[in-house]
Amino acid sequence: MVTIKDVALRAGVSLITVSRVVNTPDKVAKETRGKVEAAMKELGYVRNVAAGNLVYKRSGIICVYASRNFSRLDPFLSHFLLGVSEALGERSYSLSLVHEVNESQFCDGYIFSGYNEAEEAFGQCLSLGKPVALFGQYDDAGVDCIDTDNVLSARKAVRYLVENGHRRIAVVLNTTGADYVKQRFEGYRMALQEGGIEYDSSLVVEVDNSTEGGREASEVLLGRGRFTACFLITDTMAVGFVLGLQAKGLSVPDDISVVGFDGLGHQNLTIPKITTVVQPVYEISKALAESMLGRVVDGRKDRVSKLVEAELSVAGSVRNMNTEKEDIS
Amino acid sequence: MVTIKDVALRAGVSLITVSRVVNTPDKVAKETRGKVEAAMKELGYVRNVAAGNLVYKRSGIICVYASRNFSRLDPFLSHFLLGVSEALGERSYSLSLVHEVNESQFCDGYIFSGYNEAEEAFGQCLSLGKPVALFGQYDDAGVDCIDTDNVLSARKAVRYLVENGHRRIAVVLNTTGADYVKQRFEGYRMALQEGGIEYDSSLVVEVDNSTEGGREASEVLLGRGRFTACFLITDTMAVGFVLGLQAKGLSVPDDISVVGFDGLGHQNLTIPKITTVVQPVYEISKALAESMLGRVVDGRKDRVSKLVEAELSVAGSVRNMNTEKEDIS
DNA sequence: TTACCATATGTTAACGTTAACATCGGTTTT
DNA sequence: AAAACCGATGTTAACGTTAACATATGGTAA
Repeated sequence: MVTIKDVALRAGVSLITVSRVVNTPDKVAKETRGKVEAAMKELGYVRNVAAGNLVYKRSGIICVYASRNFSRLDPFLSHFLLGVSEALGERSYSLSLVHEVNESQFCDGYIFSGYNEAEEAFGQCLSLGKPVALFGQYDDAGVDCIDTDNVLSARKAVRYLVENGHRRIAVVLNTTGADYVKQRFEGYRMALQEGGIEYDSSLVVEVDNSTEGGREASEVLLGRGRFTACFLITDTMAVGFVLGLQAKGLSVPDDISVVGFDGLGHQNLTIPKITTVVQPVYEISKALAESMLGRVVDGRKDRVSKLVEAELSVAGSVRNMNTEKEDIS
Repeated sequence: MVTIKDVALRAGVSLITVSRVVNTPDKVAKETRGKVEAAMKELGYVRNVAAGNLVYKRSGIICVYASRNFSRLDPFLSHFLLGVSEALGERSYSLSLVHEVNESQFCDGYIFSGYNEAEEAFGQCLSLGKPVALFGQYDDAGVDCIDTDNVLSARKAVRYLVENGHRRIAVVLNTTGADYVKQRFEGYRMALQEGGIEYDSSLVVEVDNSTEGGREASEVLLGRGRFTACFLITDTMAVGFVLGLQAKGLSVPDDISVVGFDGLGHQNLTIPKITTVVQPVYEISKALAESMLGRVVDGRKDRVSKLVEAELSVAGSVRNMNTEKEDIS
């Protein structure tokens, strides 16, 4: 293992000069810096992060909490971890994926991929006094929060249906009881109101958050009456919904238009692909990790609390009721 | 921050005794150990892993390589990372997710989630001289390898079709050029042979590894002639294949039976769910991480090289051609 | 000229842990 | 009864880095 001592010897300077070249290069004369950098390259010097962390009194580790049952299902976790690790890597931090919060975890802070699945762990974490960052919304001065603006994004999704001439728009919720369910439902209602469409509770269904649940929803809604479009608050359900319709011989989008929510990949599994709003999970988790490092490394004190709008991704699952009239004329 | 010094003071012993209680408890008298443990609990002692790593001359970090384009798509990465992190956590290691191999990465070894997507990085890694572990197969004494036994597992999948009375069995390959394609194809041919079924190259199709590719394959095969079952070497394609059949008004499994491969979640997105063979990704990646730690922490020298058979997961996509005759009789 | 300042570099002591060796009773061996 | 040994504990010096202070050199102001 090559140390700054070896480099210093080779370059004919002292330890600390090498350390300065690594950490505060502009405090070293250009000529000296050149010599040191050459020596580092020749010897293949790699900074010992552990030694640095010891001095800085940091662990160099951020824990990412993922609830055990949730974590295996979804492409969500991949996106989330890629974002976190991207940010951590830039500052020589590494991560530890945990399923429970433990007093004796050696880490500088916790990042949560959600609140609802993790209430208990989240509480423990707060009482530990370490910084916490959350993909979600939570009122506590010590918690950095970034979340998708579910209300606005759902409103955007449903508005897209309205703009395409749909008036009878169903909505499928799920039974997880998570905050985003209420929020996306609220967005749905706002979009209806803006479009001058009366809310009809017979067009609201609540099912399990799964493909099977989505299929079930299609049967319930088809039994209840006339609608031309449906907004499903997760793509997982939307996939099942589309399949359910197709199994009944109905066409998407010719008979029924469909819009989903999430955009993590499932929207591309059906034919046609599903129009959805895409949560920027990677970007959010990266930003969360950055704000975590801001606290831990830079000693930032102010709280991050932000909502990000999801982007509409137009695919082939929505029929434009307006153009057709134009086509005829 | 509570250190062993604080604990030692509280317990009335020396530093090293506390260290021994942490690392080699049986070398400390029972009574003393009790006192120390009590002191640790009272003070909320957490071992400083960084300090330990410094002494042990380790980084405490394992890099997990994930190719950039591949990584966002799949539930694979979630499963893989969960396995790795489970093993690492048990020995106070943390992980760093990287997209390129870098001489100046501070880590003790690299774990690769695949070879074909990462040939270049893999080569760099070998020349670095650090231990490497691979989900896949590679002939090099320095590389620990665990892989799904693709031949045997594909054979098992196709044998299941044969056992269910199918004789005209198509196969859908993909154009990735990865090793597993040839292997799974070989398993297909073995199962045919064992079943006394002649190989028919008109029942072989090669398409893009996507839902769309699977749909395409269904059209090609339907155009070519009679078959009662199809083996798709990835579930992603199998999903599209099922959808393509259903779009043509065909029933799975009544008209065509389908078996996939992977078992990472996609098999549950269609109705009916797809019968598939499940790669134990979590278990394999965990074992890879364990063998990595065996090298790095315990100094193990012998090479791990193992093939693991995937488990058949029976769902509703295969029709039993035998029972029906029995039913009639 | 002397005193002062800025810039560049060096010396020393920490960070928290563990390995290697040292010590000290008490027991076994001869 | 002396020698050797063993189990439990302690002392010291490392691991590689950085902060804080110290020194040296050259330039500028009085």
